[in-house]
Amino acid sequence: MVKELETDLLAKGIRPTAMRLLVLDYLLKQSAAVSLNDLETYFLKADRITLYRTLKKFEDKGIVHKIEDGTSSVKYALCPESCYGMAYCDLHLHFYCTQCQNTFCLPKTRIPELQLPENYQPEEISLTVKGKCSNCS
Amino acid sequence: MVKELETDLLAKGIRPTAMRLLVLDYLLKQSAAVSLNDLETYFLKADRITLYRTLKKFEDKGIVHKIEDGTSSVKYALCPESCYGMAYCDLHLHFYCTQCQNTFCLPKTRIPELQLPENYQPEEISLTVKGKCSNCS
DNA sequence: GATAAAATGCAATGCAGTTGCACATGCTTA
DNA sequence: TAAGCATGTGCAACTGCATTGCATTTTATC
Repeated sequence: MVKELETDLLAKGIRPTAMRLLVLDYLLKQSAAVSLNDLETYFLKADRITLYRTLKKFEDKGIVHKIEDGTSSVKYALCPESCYGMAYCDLHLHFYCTQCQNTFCLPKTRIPELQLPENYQPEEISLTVKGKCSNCS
Repeated sequence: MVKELETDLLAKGIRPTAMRLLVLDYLLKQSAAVSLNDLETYFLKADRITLYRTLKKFEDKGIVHKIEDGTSSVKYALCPESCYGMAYCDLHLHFYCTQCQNTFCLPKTRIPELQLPENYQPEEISLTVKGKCSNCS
């Protein structure tokens, strides 16, 4: 099991340190996006900065993607397997539940085609929906 | 002219103080969304906190709406005339130009219908596109 | 003009993200 | 296996921005 995580990290060019394996394992078990604070709360013994840099590294290497859901804190979620170079990640939306305050990736909900005004050239799209998630509605 | 701005503010239940009239006048002249920092830079003599509270008040009363464009600073833009109770404002998208770093409201570009997974109930939608605006492309 | 309510200005706080630096750990090569 | 280098970690401190408390000033009302 841990072996698998190790090879996952190595495959992305990330040294599989103890902390990183723990964080990756944790991320794999979450259904909602994770903030730095969540990590801090879960890994009480770990250093905040290390967790911060772990997320940064994961983002850099394309293991997780950043989500700005309109709350004060940035969140991260594992990229879907098929996510290469963020191109795919840009195409799904994020759902922030106003009740349980979780943020969910909805990779199966693609962002529909947009008709921008003339000469506006899109490079990246971010779509966040607020409301009640399936557990809370 | 100032008289008009005054009645605008009064109509929304906002006392038309000198500062507020100046800020409103400034907002009316902008094509891009405005951050607190922009206001500070423009009104050198004014107090940062006052400007902050002015924007808050305007937002409260439905004169401007808040825009989180993914940059570190929150921006504000005047609501279109037809904007009542944010319902309308939720339906248009915001465009952040990576070159001139301005954020534009595109009220004429409506957000297409979304097909959310079962039991997800949307209340608010935020759609931000990054790319090159019509001036920079 | 007197009074109460609201706005303003200053100081200070809080929070999340970020950086610098010293130390520890892991990897590579001789 | 030991030496040496690159990388990761932990602590402290800083930054930028949002926000609040409080005393003072301004505005609306009578």
